[in-house]
Amino acid sequence: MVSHSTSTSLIDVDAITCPMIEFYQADSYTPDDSVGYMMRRIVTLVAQGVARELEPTGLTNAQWVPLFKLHMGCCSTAAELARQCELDAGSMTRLLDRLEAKQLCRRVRSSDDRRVVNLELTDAGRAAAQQIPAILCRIQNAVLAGFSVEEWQVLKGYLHRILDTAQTLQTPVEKNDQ
Amino acid sequence: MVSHSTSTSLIDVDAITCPMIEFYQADSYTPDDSVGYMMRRIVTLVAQGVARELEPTGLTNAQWVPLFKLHMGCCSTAAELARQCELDAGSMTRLLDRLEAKQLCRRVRSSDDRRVVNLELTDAGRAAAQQIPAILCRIQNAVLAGFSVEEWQVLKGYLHRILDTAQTLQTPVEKNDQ
DNA sequence: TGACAATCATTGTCTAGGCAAGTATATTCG
DNA sequence: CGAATATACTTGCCTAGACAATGATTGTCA
Repeated sequence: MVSHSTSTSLIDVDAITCPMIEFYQADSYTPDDSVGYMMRRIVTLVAQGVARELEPTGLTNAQWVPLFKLHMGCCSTAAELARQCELDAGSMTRLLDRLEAKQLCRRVRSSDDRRVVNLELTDAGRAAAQQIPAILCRIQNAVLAGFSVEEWQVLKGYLHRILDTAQTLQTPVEKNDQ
Repeated sequence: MVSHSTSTSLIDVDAITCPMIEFYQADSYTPDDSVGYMMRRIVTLVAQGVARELEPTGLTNAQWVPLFKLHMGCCSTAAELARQCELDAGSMTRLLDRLEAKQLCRRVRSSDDRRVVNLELTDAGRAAAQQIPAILCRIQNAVLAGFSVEEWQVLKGYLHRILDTAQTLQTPVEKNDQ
């Protein structure tokens, strides 16, 4: 299913493999019943909760993601970090300015490739990063209050499926060669 | 746990009415399995899809919400619009600047209360607003491809429950009087 | 080797939103 | 009535992210 209609064929693959159900219709659309609207509100509320718990560390909601990735060792340069955070390189430059101003990380110009900036956490940065997973878990466990483990797993399955579909919708063709 | 100890009672109400399940644990936390992370990515992708389809109208993702609310007649003043969009009054001022610059709405100083600015859509604004529900429905139906109606309803139920929980977490006590 | 392309980081400009201070107008209450 | 309070914007300053242009370096290939 999903069908991402990447093929150049004239046949509407969608209609064959996956008849589109009209869950929502323009003339009867109400936000409160909308999956997108509810998810958006949930994400906002969760983000606010995380921001609140993160306050003592000096980290903002925009800053903990790259800091955590650095701490995990997923990446060590600004460009790579920007890619992994799906963030503009220019935004990353300024975000790093702010992290550096807060003494949470350091920029170290690489010696073997003088274009790249290597990033290192300071002790304070490491200390802040270590608190992050506990905060994320606490908030998510809290908003899932009342759920059974089975319901949680069903929910995750739904979200995985939607995410897959949404990703194929975003990149309709791309990579047709190679 | 969590239990934010909002109540003045010494009894941990959470522990009685709802034993907290540890769905997520700090030492084994992985974003890909995380409900919050997946929802955040879905919301982002859906927003990108809406933005793309909204391009011809000249509306941005931040602008269609207030424009749509005006069109629905939910509100007619800047202050009320800001409240309904859960948006800062200052941000709303500048957002209206941009909408007005695009000739999508008009500010009309009220005569009976000279503090308030009444808002009116222009013809172009109305035309743009009319396209919104169809776009929202199209995108949401697309990302729900593969879902049965039953699954869709279960998902909505889950989201409603999470939203309710998240809202009560955000406003722990408040309104204890009145 | 030398021109060209690619990559990395930075900077400027725009939209966007939060917070705080300020102005103008209404309302309330002594 | 008049002072205090409340409400409705508005503006300035900050973080934040997107896009485009730039400079510095590295890689590629004729």
